[in-house]
Amino acid sequence: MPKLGMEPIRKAALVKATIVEIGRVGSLDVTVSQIAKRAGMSPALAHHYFGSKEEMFLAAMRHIMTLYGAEVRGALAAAEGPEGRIRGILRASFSPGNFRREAVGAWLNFWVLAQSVPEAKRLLAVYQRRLRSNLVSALRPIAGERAEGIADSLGAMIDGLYLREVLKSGAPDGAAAVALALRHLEAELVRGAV
Amino acid sequence: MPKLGMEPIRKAALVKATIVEIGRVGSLDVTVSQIAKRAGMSPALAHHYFGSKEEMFLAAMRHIMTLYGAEVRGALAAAEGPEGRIRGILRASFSPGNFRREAVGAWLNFWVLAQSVPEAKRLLAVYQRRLRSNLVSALRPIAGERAEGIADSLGAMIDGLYLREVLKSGAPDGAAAVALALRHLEAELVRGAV
DNA sequence: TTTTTTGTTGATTGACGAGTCAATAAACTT
DNA sequence: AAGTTTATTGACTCGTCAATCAACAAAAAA
Repeated sequence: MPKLGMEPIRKAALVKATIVEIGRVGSLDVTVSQIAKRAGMSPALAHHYFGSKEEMFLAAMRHIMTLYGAEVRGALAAAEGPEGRIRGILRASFSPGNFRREAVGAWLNFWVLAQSVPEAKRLLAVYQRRLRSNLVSALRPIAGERAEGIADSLGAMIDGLYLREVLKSGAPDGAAAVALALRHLEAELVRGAV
Repeated sequence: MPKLGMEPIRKAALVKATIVEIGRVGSLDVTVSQIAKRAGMSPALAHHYFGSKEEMFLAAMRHIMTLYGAEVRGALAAAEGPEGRIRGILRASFSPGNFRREAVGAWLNFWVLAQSVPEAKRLLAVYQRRLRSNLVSALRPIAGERAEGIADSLGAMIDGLYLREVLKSGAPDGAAAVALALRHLEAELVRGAV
């Protein structure tokens, strides 16, 4: 049976299964068995490839952040002008791929993980820095020295909207979230122009 | 040894210890033993009074929300005019009592708890509704029909600022958080006046 | 004073779960 | 063909932990 080159396939399956299970259970209290089962293999194999449950969690976190990062990069590349770039970041943040129950639930739990696992904290900090720097550089041309402050409030708002999504029942509404964030941005810009 | 009327004392001690331990560990992975030890009693006694760990968590959550609610009510009673009331709500939200590491860490974990424990979800929903209704009624006189939208974005921002506080190292800075939220509010109001 | 209620804990149960290990098998190398 | 590497799992170890129980102590009630 053993086909060679299974490692990347298995790892990918485990990462995906980890995210799904965390989203389904709603916490990090998922067993390696559950994850392995969903990924279609034995728990022992999961340990074989990742060494520990914590490593699986971190790999899942990296995966989600990689997806998000790629989407943001794509949006930035396609955007025209500073405002277009901000709109791109926001749309990417609340795109169907990122702003779905599973992923949002996973984010929330990664936040918790970051409180006790330094590597998780580091990863989250990287994400925050990147988001901030993207926002600041897009805001600079239209908001000048107020760019930093606006980036901070926009960033907090994005996180807050994610948080609230977790509690809501019903399908996620990315468009509404983008609209709210954009309205906030517009308000800040108008204020600055006064 | 048995002094009568211990129940409320023991329960209060356990609730406090639960919050401290959750904050310290940074997750809901605290054992009843840890909590009981910090509260100065045996694990068995903790079970005796609360029946289960989940009940302890819920009691801790209710406690934090009660404290927060009381502070908001106090601020509202003392506030003058609509803007004063909003400022009061914000100041209460980021007051040293509520906006401290322990409490913020506990909030984050309650959010996670809400994903799997219906009663926790209910409690959190109550909090959100109350916050929203407080904000809307304070905003109505100065923002008219835009009150709801502004309340939503302000609410998301408050939650987002809490979330970010968790990651930050260093002492919490409630004043900065209030300032950010107020700036946002002001921006929205100015925009409305245009 | 007997009985009941309240407080309290050490010891135990029973379940569960992370991680290990030994064994099997198929491919690939030499 | 012999040896090595990769894939895979069932069975097991070891630890932990929520919850229960039996027992003891002291106050209150009868």
